[in-house]
Amino acid sequence: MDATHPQLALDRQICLPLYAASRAVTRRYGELLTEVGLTYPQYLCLLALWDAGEPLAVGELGARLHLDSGTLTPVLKRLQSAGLVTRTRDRNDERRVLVAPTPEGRRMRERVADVPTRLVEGLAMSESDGRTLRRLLDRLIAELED
Amino acid sequence: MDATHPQLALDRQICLPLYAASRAVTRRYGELLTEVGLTYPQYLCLLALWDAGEPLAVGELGARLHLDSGTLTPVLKRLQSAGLVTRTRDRNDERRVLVAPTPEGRRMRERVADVPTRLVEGLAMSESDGRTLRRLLDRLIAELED
DNA sequence: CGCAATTGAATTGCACGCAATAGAGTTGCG
DNA sequence: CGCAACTCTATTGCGTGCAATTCAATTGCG
Repeated sequence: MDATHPQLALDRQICLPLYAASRAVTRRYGELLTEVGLTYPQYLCLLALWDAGEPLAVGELGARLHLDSGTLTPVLKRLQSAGLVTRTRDRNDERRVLVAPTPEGRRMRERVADVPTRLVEGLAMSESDGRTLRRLLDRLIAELED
Repeated sequence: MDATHPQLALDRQICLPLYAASRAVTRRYGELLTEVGLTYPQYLCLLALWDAGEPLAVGELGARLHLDSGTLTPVLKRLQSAGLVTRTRDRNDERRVLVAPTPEGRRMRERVADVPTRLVEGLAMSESDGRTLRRLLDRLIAELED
């Protein structure tokens, strides 16, 4: 490899480890989640809904997950087909669609409760490293989504 | 949100910021790369090929980018259609397909030389934070790809 | 040497991501 | 009130990612 444009050297890129690590984590989650029939984005949607404790509009869900309706609509339709969430027009604002977990969607919470734990086991990442990583990633997100 | 299974709280997940940051970076690269007609994975393939300085088999490229042939084959075909790389059976091992940049593929290096710089500008990430981030991500990748 | 096991790439099928656009509903301003 | 501007979700089109499978080429073992 030649010496011009050293900023193009593969081992100088931050973007590649970020991209590879994100996919590695998603892949590992995927392996654990197929056991209960979920994909990773579907799991994230449920996490956000459980967390909220009340129905969320598609846009509110998207704000929490940094995803838009183009991505969420088909994911939510699949969750609906699986009987895990309901999608209802907001009677107070017919533009909005409210998403809420069904009873079966709430039961799923128990079924995936051990997934984050199983994933973190086997990672040699300390509590402190985890906080550092989060802080750096959150800053990156904030700076890129202005 | 209820207090059971605190490990399922959305703001406790490392995976979500990792996923969101990776997509934010990829999206930003995508914006800069459309100017020259490249996608982010296509750009990564070219980076790896320029870096290697010699033809790479699909598998070797995949090892560098952590991608498999199922993903790479269509990406490489599009790069070939765009006239940026050649794909040739290895005469010494007909199972392998060697990928190499064309002259136009090499010229592309000049055209994207400012892309990483433009992306890093506007990020308030210090040299030291960048190294920390890389180290943590590389460890994560190593532990998940065993 | 002969052939079963292995390797490398391509193919298939499915689920994202995301830009761009469409289309329905709501708001705010004159 | 009327309607243009805006908001929210859905749709479209394209390019990944990835597991599973297929197919051809090579290797290694008896």
